[in-house]
Amino acid sequence: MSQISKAERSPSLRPDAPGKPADRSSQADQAYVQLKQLILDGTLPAGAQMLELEAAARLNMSRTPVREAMVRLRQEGIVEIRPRHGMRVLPISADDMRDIYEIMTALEGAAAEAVAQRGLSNRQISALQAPVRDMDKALEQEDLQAWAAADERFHLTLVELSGNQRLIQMVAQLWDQAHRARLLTLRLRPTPTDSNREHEAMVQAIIDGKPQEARAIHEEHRRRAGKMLVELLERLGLTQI
Amino acid sequence: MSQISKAERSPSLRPDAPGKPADRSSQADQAYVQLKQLILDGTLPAGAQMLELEAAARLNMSRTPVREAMVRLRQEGIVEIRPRHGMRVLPISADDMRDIYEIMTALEGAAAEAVAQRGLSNRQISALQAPVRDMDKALEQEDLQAWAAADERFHLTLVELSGNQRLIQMVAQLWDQAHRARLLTLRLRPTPTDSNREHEAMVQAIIDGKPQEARAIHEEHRRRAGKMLVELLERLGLTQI
DNA sequence: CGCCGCATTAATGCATTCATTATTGTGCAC
DNA sequence: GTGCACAATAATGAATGCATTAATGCGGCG
Repeated sequence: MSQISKAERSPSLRPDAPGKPADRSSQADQAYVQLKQLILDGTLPAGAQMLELEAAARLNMSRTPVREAMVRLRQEGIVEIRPRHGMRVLPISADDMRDIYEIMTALEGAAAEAVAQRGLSNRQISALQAPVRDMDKALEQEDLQAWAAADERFHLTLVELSGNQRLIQMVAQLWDQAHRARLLTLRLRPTPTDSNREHEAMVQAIIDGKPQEARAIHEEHRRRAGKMLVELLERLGLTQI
Repeated sequence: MSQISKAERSPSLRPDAPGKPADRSSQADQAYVQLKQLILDGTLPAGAQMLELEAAARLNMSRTPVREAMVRLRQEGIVEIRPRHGMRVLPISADDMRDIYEIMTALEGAAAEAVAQRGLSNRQISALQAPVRDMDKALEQEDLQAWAAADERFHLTLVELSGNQRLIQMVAQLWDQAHRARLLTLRLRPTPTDSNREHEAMVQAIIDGKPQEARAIHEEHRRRAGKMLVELLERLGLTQI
């Protein structure tokens, strides 16, 4: 019944055994990271349930840190906790995506405006342009996976350049929530050619120091992409993404 | 050393003793609500620290539910947890307020636009107008406390009318973070007469079904208020709000 | 044959215990 | 008198124990 073997249970003999280089983070943190990973990579799909004890066994720890991790995931809107059924991965509906994109549009638009207002160093401009190039390359090679990754990097970079920590956090959280739905629709949506052009135009507006324009372009970009995704999801009629 | 008396420890004899009508929520929930209360009402000011054990004793429960509550408060950005010093109430700086208002501006602006787009029932319009009237009344009576309460109600109502649950959550969280700073500046700032006029104008734009205008007015309102508060805080040079 | 009530089981919420480790305080060397 | 080594202390992170209670399954009744 005990979750871990005696040997593993005593991590005290040596602070850092050769084979285990990194044990800096708490078990609760590890549980959080690993459970989140399982959800984001689709191992735990929408609607999947996992009891505290199951998770504890799987992660080789006691219920206590697992519990803490679940509380965190709940507060991030990724799972819900139902008293006798453990945590349950929340499905994303078309309506959810509509809401998420509405917020993303507002937040990223504000970020674009702020960044254009403040201006960027050459290094920062590169950080923003690199993902755009990667997206072009990915499209040429028809590597949707790579395109999605670069797209995400572009958006997160933009937001990070705003320097607003809270905004960064919030946007990241929304990306996580929308993650599975994006993956699903990746293959079903039309090839995102205009996306890249819109990104370029937005970066240019930022470089030119035109806050209103940067914001307008980005909002339009988001609105379009959001509308497309929502309609796609509605057409599919999926409720368990 | 035991936190609670034997008698209190057995809640099983009767499910609901006459004197204790409401015990539906878990201890963890209660801990969360009460700790948050203590912070928002200023009993625990910025920088205040509280050990798990202290909180547990104060709330008459064990460390376990207290811990869970602290994790939640941390994720809400209200406290930080420092390994050997318990939780610490996060101070709000002028920079923090700048960031918070930047996000509020974007989110509430989006809410205003969405609401104006969709249109409102008469009942909903009343829900939005009532706080504006309350704010006028409060100003006449020079009751700043009441004004602030009505102001908050107005803004939260607007956001609620958007129907976007995530947006509602996020804005509420930002209000909580900014709460103490708002209270502090309430007496120091100029009388918020224009605020009320701006609110009226915004409601009118919503009623008239002018999304762009509603949003523009609201954003301008927020930007102004934010700028004023941030400058006030900077002038005061306070770092422990 | 289907439904209701009760015993059984299992999952949870919380309390408690335990080991680890940062922090504090003390005494000694300088 | 000052600073450091080290012991004592305290707080935490995690595991475990325990009581409560929802879910499940079963037997009897309609």
